[in-house]
Amino acid sequence: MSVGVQRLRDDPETLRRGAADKGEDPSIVDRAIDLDERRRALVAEADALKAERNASSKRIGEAIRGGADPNGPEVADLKSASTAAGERIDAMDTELAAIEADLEDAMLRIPNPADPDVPVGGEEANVTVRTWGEPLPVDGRRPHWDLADELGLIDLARGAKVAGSGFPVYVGAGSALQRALISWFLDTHTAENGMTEIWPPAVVNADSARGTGQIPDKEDQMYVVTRDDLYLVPTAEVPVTNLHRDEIIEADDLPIRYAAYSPCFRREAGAAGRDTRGILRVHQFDKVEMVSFVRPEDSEAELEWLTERAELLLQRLGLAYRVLLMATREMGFVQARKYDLEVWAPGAERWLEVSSVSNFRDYQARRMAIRHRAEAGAKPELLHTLNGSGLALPRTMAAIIETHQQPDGSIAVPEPLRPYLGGREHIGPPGA
RNA sequence: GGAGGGGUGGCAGAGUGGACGAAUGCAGCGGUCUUGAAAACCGCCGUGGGGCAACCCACCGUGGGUUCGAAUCCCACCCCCUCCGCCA
Repeated sequence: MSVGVQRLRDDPETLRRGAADKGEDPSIVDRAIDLDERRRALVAEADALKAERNASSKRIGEAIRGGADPNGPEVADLKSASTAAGERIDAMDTELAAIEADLEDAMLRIPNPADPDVPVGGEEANVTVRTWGEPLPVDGRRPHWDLADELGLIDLARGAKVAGSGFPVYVGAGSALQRALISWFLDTHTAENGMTEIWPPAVVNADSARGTGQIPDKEDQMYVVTRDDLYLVPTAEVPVTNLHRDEIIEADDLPIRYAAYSPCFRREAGAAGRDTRGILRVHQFDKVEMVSFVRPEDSEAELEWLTERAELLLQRLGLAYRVLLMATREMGFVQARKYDLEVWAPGAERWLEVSSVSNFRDYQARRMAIRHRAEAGAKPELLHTLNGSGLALPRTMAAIIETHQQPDGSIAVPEPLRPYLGGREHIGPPGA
């Protein structure tokens, strides 16, 4: 399940092209088609045998109730027919189970095709949809790793000692700034955007990890607690979207919108070098995530709305940013359409991704069996899920530090955060 | 961690080997009645899979087992509740 066997049968070409566009092997589609056909043939055969066995069992019951000796020859004959069918059924069920396991695995490896208007290609094909604010010139501006160290906001060395490289320690005003950002984000999402606040578990089980598509596709990116068979969450998307796994939601209750803070754990295997300076790429970071469950016809509008909710936060923080429509090979396995919000960091001299807003259409919903009734009494149908960061903390913090740095080495606190910092308008300068 | 109780349709809740895919109630849908609504009454009403269809198959927490036949008996695991222990 993921793209659904119905679509596999009806429109395999879109699935093949979708896989190829995302840089995946399209032959998985044909493997799935083959398994589906074999499965159907076997199911038909096994079901016929089961019907036969059910009928004989029923006859045995009737015979005994009708006065036949349960241990007599008449009943023994009936039993042997049923037993013989049972043996063949067992053999077929074993084969069927193997084929179904293979089919499920193949289906899980077929990516969600991108929407038709998504540009095909890699990074070079991304489209800048819009920009906001003036990217500050880089001259004289210092990178956040210098400033944060000098102001005592972030202690990377001790984080490395205590846990490892990529586990930053936030200190003093640095820690307070984290709290301020989280609180302000959540307050905005609840009071202004009407979302329900969620504080989710930081670990999930395998069913949940599979539901949102972390496994089998991105298993290497997650920290696994093997002793208890749990996964540290790479984003609140995983526990929050799984909140409604295996549920049928009444249409009147849609849309459901959540805002959730969680720590995020990512192994970032293979990542190293220039992009990892300071807190640009770390193993543990904090993020507020927005998650929506909507009627299928509403998901396109919801994607735009969520993107705007994230943009508004950046605007109020006074950070210049751009919105990118991500190309097929940049968007990952499960998304149908994705916008990235990149904020300008004048000290690090680059654009930093601080939010990723995605429409999964029915792909995650199918994996998780999240359905809704379009109207009372109607058949349950899959709904659409979406999510977007609002926002990820470390890079937002880096951009704040670099954008709002003052000539004296202090940092001006953006206006919306001041109430959360006891009215403070500046952090630093050192010795002040 | 230990002892006991329990997990059944959207919800509540019966069902201890064959007539049970499952009583009953509530909710929902359609209808009668009514100016309209309510009440009352009648009918329908789980999910998934296979098949053009008739129809068939599977599912009573999960996975095994016993049996001709399992919601029902046996085993393991998971989850919930109560009590005890431990503990931020």
